[in-house]
Amino acid sequence: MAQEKSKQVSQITDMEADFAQWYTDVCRKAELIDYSSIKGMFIYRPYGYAIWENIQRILDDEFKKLGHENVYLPTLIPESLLQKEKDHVEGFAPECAWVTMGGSEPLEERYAIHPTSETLFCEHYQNIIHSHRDLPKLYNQWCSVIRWEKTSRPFLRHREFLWQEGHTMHATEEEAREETERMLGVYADFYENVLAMPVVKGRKTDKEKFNGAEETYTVECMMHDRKALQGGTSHYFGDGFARAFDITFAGRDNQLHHPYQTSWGVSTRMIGGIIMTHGDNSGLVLPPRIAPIQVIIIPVAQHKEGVIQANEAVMERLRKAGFRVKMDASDNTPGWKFAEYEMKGVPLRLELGPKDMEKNQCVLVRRDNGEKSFVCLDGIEDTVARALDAIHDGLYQRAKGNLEENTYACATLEEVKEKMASRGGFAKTMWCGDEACEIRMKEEVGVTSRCIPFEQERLGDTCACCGKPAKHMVVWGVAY
RNA sequence: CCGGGUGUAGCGCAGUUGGUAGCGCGCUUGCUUUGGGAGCAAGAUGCCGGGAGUUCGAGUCUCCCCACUCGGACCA
Repeated sequence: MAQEKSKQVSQITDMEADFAQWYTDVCRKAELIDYSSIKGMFIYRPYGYAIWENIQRILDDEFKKLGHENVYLPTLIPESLLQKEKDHVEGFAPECAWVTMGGSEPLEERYAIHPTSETLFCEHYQNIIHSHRDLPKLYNQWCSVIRWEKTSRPFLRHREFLWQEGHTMHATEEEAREETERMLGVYADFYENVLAMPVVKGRKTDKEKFNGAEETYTVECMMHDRKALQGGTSHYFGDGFARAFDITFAGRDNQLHHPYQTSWGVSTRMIGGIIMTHGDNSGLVLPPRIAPIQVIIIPVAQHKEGVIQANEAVMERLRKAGFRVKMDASDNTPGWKFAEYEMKGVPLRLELGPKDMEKNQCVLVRRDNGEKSFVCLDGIEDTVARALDAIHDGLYQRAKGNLEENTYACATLEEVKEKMASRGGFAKTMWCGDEACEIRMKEEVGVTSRCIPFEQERLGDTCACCGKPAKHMVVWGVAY
């Protein structure tokens, strides 16, 4: 038994021994990703891409319910266009990949491969927005973007990654601010209800906000190693870009106005978050609502008369009920299959062999807690539905426990330093609002401000760093 | 970008003072098996990360690249 066990885990490094290596092992062994010949350019393998497709499908429906329309803009941005907004270009130009040749001819102006598309959307909006009747414009784009990162890791930091970017224009500041918060809420709900991940909603400090934005909002997640992952962002731009790009509309008052703008996005980085939130030493653990395979059916003693047919019948019933189901009737032994689909994080395993057939039952095993039960084949559709919901809830509760147990209030910088060194996680402190204190926190403790949470608590009256009167409570952590 | 480690069969690795490459798993075929990574037998698989150099001869020595990996810096 001990020998068998060691054989199972030998494929993946223990997360307690080396979390980073565990993560890399899972990405490769679960066949989510492969490397290409260019640093930071990853291949999304079918199983990894299928997770993204499920995320995409669900989020896209949510966006459309709220009136957003999908568009597709060019991949290349002329340098002159990128430069129209000063803060924006300062932030992004250093990490742009540039196209300088067209065929064999040098280009007169170099083109950036889009690292984000605010400028392209603005150029287009300038052409199509003329009247208050043209507003709001609620556009979204699914695409890949390129940012020339110095270091890269699967899902967490790619030079090319997949994302969606919503870009909206509104007649009033109020409407745009509402949109910014609404979309952050869409992300937060998605994390909780689909990915089974709790988030901390809040606003970024000026130091951490998006280049060119007036306000950046974020959902922050805590990984299993207690480091922070920014799960999604929503920006309020005011009319800054609109002024820079000379976008105007005639209002009801017959005067020219600049519209107010937002953008918001999530990326394939989410998949990294899923892995590091739910995974364990046997590999990936996928939340049921985005799992490419929700139920893996494993026939036992499949050479025996009628076993395959009985398994196929169950598969067909579950498919008809709307579940994503796969049966593995390959020549591998059942034990091999158990380990394989555990590594791939399939939420529910269904075993059906001759003994079960006699009793009109099957075996169900939950991936999240290993719980095994014998269940009657009558009503298997309902049983599976309940089990998948229970797994979702179980995963969420466990992740929430991790977040809550590792978030603590600190009164002083020294206390933050001490707690961070011993257990990591999120430290909550009061803050004066001064960037100098953020820099000090980074230099002396190694943490950055994750956000100013919407749910504020009054932990004290003074800044944990400098002792001056406090303006906000801030959450600090080490970020991916 | 800075520092440490690593690139040899699909995966994990060995390869001695430089002499032309091996092991385990996997893979293929056949038979036997099948409720936690099965057994036996017979097979197939290599531009030794890439490029220059030293040498009669380089997986091995020298230099330059590239990639992976772990830290750090930077970064949405």
